[in-house]
Amino acid sequence: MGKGRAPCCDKDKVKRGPWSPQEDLRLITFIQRHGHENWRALPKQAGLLRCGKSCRLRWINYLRPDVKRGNFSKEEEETIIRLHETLGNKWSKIASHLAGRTDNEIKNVWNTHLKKRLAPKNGKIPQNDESKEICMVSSSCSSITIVSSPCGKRNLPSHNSGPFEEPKEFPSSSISSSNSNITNSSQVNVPNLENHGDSLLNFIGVYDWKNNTSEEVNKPEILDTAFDILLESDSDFWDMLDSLGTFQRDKIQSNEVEGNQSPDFGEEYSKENENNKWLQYLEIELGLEVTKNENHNNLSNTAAEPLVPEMYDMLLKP
DNA sequence: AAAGACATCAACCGCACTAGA
DNA sequence: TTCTAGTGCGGTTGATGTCTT
Repeated sequence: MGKGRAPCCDKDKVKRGPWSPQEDLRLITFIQRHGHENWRALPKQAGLLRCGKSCRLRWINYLRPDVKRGNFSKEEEETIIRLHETLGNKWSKIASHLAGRTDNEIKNVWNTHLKKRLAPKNGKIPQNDESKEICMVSSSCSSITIVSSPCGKRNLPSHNSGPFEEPKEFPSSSISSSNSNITNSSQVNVPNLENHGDSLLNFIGVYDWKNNTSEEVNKPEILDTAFDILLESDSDFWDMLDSLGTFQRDKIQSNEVEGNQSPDFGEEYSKENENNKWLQYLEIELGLEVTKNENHNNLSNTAAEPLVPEMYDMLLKP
């Protein structure tokens, strides 16, 4: 073979640029149902006009349920700086030390904030950053400050302990953007809604929730909706989150009682059920839910109905 | 208010690495 | 051993938002 390498896909036949919510949903749906053993084949199987690499990137950097969004805390920034001293631009290695952070995100933070910040200080990590300075430096200070310390990690109200506790440091193998433990083979572990609640907030944390104009967006509109809820009523929002934390167990149990599933079927059914719930939630938040009750609060009160594949086809067809 | 400069970050590009035939 | 396909990684780009004049 020559030096040049065949392109991974025909650029004329694949869509490029920002992902639409529909594409996001399609990708999430497919990966949750079938996993992603083969990224190259995935777009075709999922009906996406995207390059496999693009799908992989989108999943790893954005759609993965365990991806942590929002401002980098001071601790995280210091960790990055420290690791960068020893590892250099090994972003994926650095990412493996930061729970839920992706190499791309870290790279961006380094290039946009940390590098500049350190340059005038000759490589010294500032010990007493004023919050003001951090805010200037932190990209998304404007996005969510509801309960956070200045530009730091997103902190949640204390009454929400449990499901929404700040994520603990995971073993690196399970967090690295490139080694996500929900990646390989068969079906992806369904993100339970406790995690998803966290994930959702992380989504919210980083994005500009005021922007909801364009049809094609970089960010799922889930963010806007969630923020609308938040702005409408804080307590309602937190109640909803509370309910998210508990609904899963309750619903699985109630389904087991109500339904005719045999005990053998239980575990698989529960997974399927969680899966459907998560997807249903996404549908609602993405505004793709057309036939069911749109009341968000009902999420925690209604039994999960299996998603109807035809509905996806109808909704997602160009 | 408008225009230009600057900042941010998602996404793309292409090379490197690895496994399997 | 060589070749090929698939995937990972790091650098770069471009669209968009924000700030400044």
